[in-house]
Amino acid sequence: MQDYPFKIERKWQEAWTSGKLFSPDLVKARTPFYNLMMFPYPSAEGLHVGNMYAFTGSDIYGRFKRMQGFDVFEPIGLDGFGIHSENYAIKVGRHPRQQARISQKNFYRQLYATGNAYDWTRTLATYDPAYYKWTQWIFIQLFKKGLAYRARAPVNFCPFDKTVLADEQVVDGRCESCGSQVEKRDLEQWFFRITDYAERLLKNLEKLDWSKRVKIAQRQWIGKKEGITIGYQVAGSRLQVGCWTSRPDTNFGATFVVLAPEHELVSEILNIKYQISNIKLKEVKSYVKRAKKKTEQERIAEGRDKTGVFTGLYAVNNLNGEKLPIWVSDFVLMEFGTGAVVAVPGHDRRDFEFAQKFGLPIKRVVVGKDGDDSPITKIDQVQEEEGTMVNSDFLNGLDTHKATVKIMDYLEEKGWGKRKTTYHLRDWLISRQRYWGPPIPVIYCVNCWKVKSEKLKVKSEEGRDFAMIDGKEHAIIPVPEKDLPVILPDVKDWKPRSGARGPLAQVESFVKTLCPECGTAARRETDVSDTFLDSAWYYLGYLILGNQKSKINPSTTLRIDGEQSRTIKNQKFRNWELEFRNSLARRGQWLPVDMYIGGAEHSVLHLLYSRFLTMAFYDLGLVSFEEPFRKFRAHGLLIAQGAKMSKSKGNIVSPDDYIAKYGADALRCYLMFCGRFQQGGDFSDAGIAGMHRFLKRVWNLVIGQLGYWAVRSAPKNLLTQEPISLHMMHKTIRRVTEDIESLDYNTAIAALMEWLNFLEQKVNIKYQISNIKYDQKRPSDISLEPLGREETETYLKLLAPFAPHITEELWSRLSGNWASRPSALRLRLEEQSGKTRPKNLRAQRPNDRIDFQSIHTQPWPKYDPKLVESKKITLVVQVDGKLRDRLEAKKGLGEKDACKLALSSQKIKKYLAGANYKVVYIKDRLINFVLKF
RNA sequence: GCCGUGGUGGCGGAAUAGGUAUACGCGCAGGACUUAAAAUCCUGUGGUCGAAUAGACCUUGCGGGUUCGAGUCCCGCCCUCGGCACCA
Repeated sequence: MQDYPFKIERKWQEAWTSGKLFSPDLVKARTPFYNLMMFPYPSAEGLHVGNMYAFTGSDIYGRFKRMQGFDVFEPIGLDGFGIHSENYAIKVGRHPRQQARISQKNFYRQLYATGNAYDWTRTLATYDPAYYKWTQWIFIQLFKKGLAYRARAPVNFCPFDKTVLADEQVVDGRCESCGSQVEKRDLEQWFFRITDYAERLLKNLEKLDWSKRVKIAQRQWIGKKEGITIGYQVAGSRLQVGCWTSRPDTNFGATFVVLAPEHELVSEILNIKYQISNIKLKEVKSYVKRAKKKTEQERIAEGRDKTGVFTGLYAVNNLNGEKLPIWVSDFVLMEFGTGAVVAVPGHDRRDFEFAQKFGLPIKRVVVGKDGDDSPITKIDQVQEEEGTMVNSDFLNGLDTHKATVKIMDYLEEKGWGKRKTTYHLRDWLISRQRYWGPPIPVIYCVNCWKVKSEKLKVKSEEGRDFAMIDGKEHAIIPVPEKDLPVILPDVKDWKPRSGARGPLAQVESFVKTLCPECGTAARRETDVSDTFLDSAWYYLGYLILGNQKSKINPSTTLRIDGEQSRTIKNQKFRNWELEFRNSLARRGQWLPVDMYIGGAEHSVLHLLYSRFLTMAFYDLGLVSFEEPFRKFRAHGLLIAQGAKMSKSKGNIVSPDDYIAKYGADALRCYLMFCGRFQQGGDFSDAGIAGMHRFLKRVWNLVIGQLGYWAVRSAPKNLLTQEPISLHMMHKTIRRVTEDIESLDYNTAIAALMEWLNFLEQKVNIKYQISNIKYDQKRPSDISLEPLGREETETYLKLLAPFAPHITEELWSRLSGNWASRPSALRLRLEEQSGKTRPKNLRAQRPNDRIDFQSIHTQPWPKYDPKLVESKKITLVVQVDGKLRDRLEAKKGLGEKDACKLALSSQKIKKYLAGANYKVVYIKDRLINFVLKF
């Protein structure tokens, strides 16, 4: 066997790109199919096989759809802005912009070498000003719509790195990079009001064709819960405290109330003098102070161990007039519900732990399945499940669900409570005190606020439409659209720095500006936006930015920030909104995305943010659909050495060496063969040689067949004829078609291997029986031809999405277009047939023309259901459910005939001799003789 | 703790309207070719007993159940990996 020349891969990659085979006309395409893959962070050393695994899986689907007749748009880009990339730049000691240039080149080189059918004329990168101009424009649209707002919020702060950290960078309360304990700091931040969309985000999930696990994760993250806020009078005062609960049925079991340390009632208690002793006051004060200062690390170290302090005040339970002592404890979170909890220690483990520690009473009001109705004294007795109400006045005897409804009705009727749905989902904090991101396009103006507040005479209720900077109130003025983009300045001192502001705050030329409204001195926002904002809309970006001039070389299609700023600046002002709308109007046929594939790790954040933004666009009238991705499938994880690939584990595998050694086709197929795509797989390089062998066998089979035809001229019979060959072909077409559709690539490849085994055997047999040699005459019996033309073509087509290069090469040779360079075939032919040089294989000029007939645009083979079924079956014969024999049989046998056949078997006769039996017959499958019945 | 995955030969993994368990590949063993090696090709390969290509028994994480028949369905556990987690 000879090695197939996988060096042909480069040639075809270039032919595809220069021929624009994979660059559909975005305006005129008639059957658009938007096949999108989550674009990568180019932050690490380069692409690893885990990335390639995901991209290849997406590409195969796209290629399959193309052959099914769709105009497939499969774009690629880089999610290069943001903390990941910046941290990598810090690590290697390069400026992020410089690093981006290196990463970009490297990533595109690697992606190009994988042979994916990307539209290289429409790449994008989030750090390109032409891209982030839109990110900023989107921010402004949301701001104008009231969906972006400023508020004080606690952020993670690392005292060693002196920088603000994103939640993702805090691992077990410690800084991801240096390991120091993270502190919380209260700072003014920008938020997106995603919570306004909680209900829609939840409801729309039902309609989406998405991986089930992702839908579940989102549902859980949104965390909708029905409940009621119950008001409690604070004894001896006019104050009220509202406690939200989802279990009002247990309210007769309430024995105390707990406030979060940040709860407003706590500061009221501290500021206004109630009848609390000074000692008590001090106690509360110091507890609150300690609790607020507590680091994440300390909280975790404490675990579930409860701390708290009694305020000396009582809340009155309207239901029974009982006085509930009011405590303060940090196990109650201000961000959830009302920040105050009515504790039912008998039916909530946390409340129980607290009650036990501080000696508070515990009441049983529910009896569960176990029937235990004794007093609750041990944690294991805490009854959180459903059950029957006891000790609860008018609720007694009801089950918990009915009791919940009844008491809610009652509380509302009395005016003591109000039904309220809460969500786990929080507003999206989008500002980062970092450098490597799109500057938030906002200007702060003291003068404007002065004018405005005088006009209004009153400050706004929320106090949110001004920004507090250096103790001064500033009006928030969005950057006028004509001034977009706000270019990220080239800064030497770009590393994260101490204090509340990011590196941009040090750049005077950036900060100082004039107010676009009143013209007085003003300052720019110095925070940049979250990477997730960049990636939340990029699926539109490919269409909007798609009118750039196409450039072929993938490493130069992109402009890096800074290099491009001049060009952008020189552009004439355009009406961005009009451009946005026009782009989508002309290319809107591609939307929403038809197939989106990506990692399950983005189940919640990216996919939720993207959905939110799309809904906001819909409400703004910018798009005509609410959901960005019609179909989403999460791919599995590629494991190496028993663990997920990561830098820290040191098990990163780069595709480069494998591509150099075996070719991209072999690696693609091998990756897809590792396991079910949606489940992941185990990468070990031991098996890749096997895949290489498989492709070599395909190569040699087809080349051998070409040789046969070359000597004997083209076959007369184009169709495959023998029944068994037909059956194998149609069966395989069906299996591969169905498996690709369901992304079960591993079994699709297995089916192709099985067919190959069959074809090779057939060829061997035919050569044997006909004793064909190249220098002999063609046998008169055409059916002795090793392979049929149709068979050969079908094989290549089915393999094409997996191994696009080798199949393209063989396809081109099959269509007589192959002779552009000395090939194995020609050498072999000359060797074998002496001087013979077949006329239909006359050497042609090198041919890389655009209009070559690519296999990747050939129609996908169809199968005939009749031929998929075999005419013969194996009848399994069981006795008492145990396999005893297998018999060849015709299809469609009736029970009587099957019985007769089975009884003719000696083996079976032996078992049935002299016994009574019952027969269970499953047509075309098995017959079971049951003796014991 | 909660939610979600998955548990099948030496290894990666096939097989679910309940019906031939271990497809396909890797590895391994033997053979052919070769001066030799590599490559390639052929044969074999779940386990135990057995001379056997006779036959029997066992086998899909563990324990029960339903069924003529269970990897697949039901009940009760154990473990892996992933995500969330003091969310009232």
